[in-house]
Amino acid sequence: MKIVFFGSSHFAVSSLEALIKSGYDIACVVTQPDKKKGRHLHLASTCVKTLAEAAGIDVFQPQDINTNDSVNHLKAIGADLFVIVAYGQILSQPVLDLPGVMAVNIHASLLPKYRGAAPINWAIIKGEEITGVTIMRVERRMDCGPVISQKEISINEDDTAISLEISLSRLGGELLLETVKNIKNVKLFPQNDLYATYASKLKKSDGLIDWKKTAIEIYNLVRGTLPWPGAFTYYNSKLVKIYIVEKFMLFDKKDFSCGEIVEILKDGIVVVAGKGAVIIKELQIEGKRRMTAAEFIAGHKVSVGESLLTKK
RNA sequence: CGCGGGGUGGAGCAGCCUGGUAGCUCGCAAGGCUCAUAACCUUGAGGUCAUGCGUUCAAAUCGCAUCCCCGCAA
Repeated sequence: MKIVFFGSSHFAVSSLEALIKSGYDIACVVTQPDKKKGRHLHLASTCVKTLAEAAGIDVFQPQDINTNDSVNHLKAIGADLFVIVAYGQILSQPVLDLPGVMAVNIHASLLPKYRGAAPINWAIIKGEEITGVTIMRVERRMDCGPVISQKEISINEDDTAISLEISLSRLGGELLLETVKNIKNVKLFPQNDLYATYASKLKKSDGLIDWKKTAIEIYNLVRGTLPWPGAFTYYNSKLVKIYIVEKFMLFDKKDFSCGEIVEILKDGIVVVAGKGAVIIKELQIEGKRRMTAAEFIAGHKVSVGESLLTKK
């Protein structure tokens, strides 16, 4: 069984690793081209590329996977199976028709729920208690192909999008091995579009905290938007990222407005939400490093009655 | 050469513009108060003000250069 692996982000690494460790014949790894990234826009390659090179596998990084040149390059490999995990480009039908058996995709949700680019983030933001990974046959419509296998996992109270991505990534790797084993005669279960929901790619603005929302919603937003864009608010005209909060539900807010600081603890700042309050435990002001609330309080003259705002 | 913020006792910050005694909150140590305490009061230790060069009678502060950290953007 000759496999071509398509992947770019961290989520793909575990799956590729699993395939390598199990001794599958990976003829080529396709990943996004190196891009200028980071503080001084230096060239950076994807983590998948790093792993592939370490394992001595050929790497293919087309700007556009659907051009004739790209298709011919893939065709020449003569693969039986395409495994696509968080690749970052949409494959056209000519590409999908190349593998002898089929093209499969690992998606980080229990399809048909949370189709789209950011299923892990949105599952947490929406307060889901269970999510999982799905392997399906790839079809032209995004994340709509028939399901081959699925595995559930519960979302813990203290999970963030980062920790959940790691868990799901591992789970995806396990499920991939089980699925690939008898990929030639699997059953396909069509998705029911009636139950489909969409998890669009996060925008910076998705991380903006609306203090009128409930403490639980804000708590979920903080956990779900990591590592990017992160939940943020504004204090003294500066952007403040909020990394860790605790829910603080028992709170009578009648005399306060949403976003108002009502109490300063030794190691936390209590802020009123639409329902309940949250305690900020770890934060970061623009230009400064991430710090605990205790550190922040020590150096900034935070006082009760000040407010966190939704804009500068 | 993408834009910007910053490096000041152990931590987080002020002071810099308008050079002239090293400041604040916390932590730490000792003592006191207290049934008691992470609370409160008193005292104390701890700093080449990132590095180098320059300007000046005098530089944390002004100028030039270097190193390091971080946010945004992507």
